[in-house]
Amino acid sequence: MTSGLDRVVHEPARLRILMLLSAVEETDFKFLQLTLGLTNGNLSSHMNRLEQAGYVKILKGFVGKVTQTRYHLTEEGKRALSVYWKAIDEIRSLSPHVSG
Amino acid sequence: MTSGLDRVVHEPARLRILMLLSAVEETDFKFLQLTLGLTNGNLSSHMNRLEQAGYVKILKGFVGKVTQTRYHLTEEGKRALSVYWKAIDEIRSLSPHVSG
DNA sequence: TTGACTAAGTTTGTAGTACAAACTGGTCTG
DNA sequence: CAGACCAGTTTGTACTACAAACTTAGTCAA
Repeated sequence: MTSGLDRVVHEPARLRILMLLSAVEETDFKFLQLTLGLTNGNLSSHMNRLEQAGYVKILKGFVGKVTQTRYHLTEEGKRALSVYWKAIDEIRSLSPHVSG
Repeated sequence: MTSGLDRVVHEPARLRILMLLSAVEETDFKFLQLTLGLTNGNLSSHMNRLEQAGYVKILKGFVGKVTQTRYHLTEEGKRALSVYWKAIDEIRSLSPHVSG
């Protein structure tokens, strides 16, 4: 009856973040920002949301003397992605025609 | 750089509405409501949004003496769906691993 | 006919949220 | 030290999905 789409994952910026993370397993703030073209503030809040959901682990450290924040996709995050794509496929199959 | 996901289409309720419409071409308020399990108000505003976007045509008429509202997917709506699924595929291909 | 009830939507109010602008805490340069 | 620059965070706002309340019209009962 309902869509079954996890809103945390469904948000376009976060979906792209998660897909990138699922490809590289771990990365840092700057890479995500440049790759996805998000503003600092926007990216920061999305990452917090993902952490709260348990989909991402935030790792704060240093490169030399400069702080660096790294992100790691959790198992729960991987599962959430997998579930998400299944839900998308289900919706997509509502119509045999479109899809191209 | 950006996600390329049309927000009008991306909203889960509307995505399901559009997919249903793309399967049946035309339908009425009650059918959509029962099939998708949305409240009157919610469905009504989604349909207005879809009309404003030009994706759906709203046709008001009667069945006997009772008003009935029918909805018709426009060509523009079909195109929007097609574009949407392409954008989804692009995001999905960001990671070769997941997707299952 | 008048009042209660139902049908088919629409309008309104609110809670939640994506986003960018402004800020913070630190380093580096002259 | 002053000021520029990094790497991110916090704050304010404009938008919007949703359900509750309302509207408009028909049907039945007495």
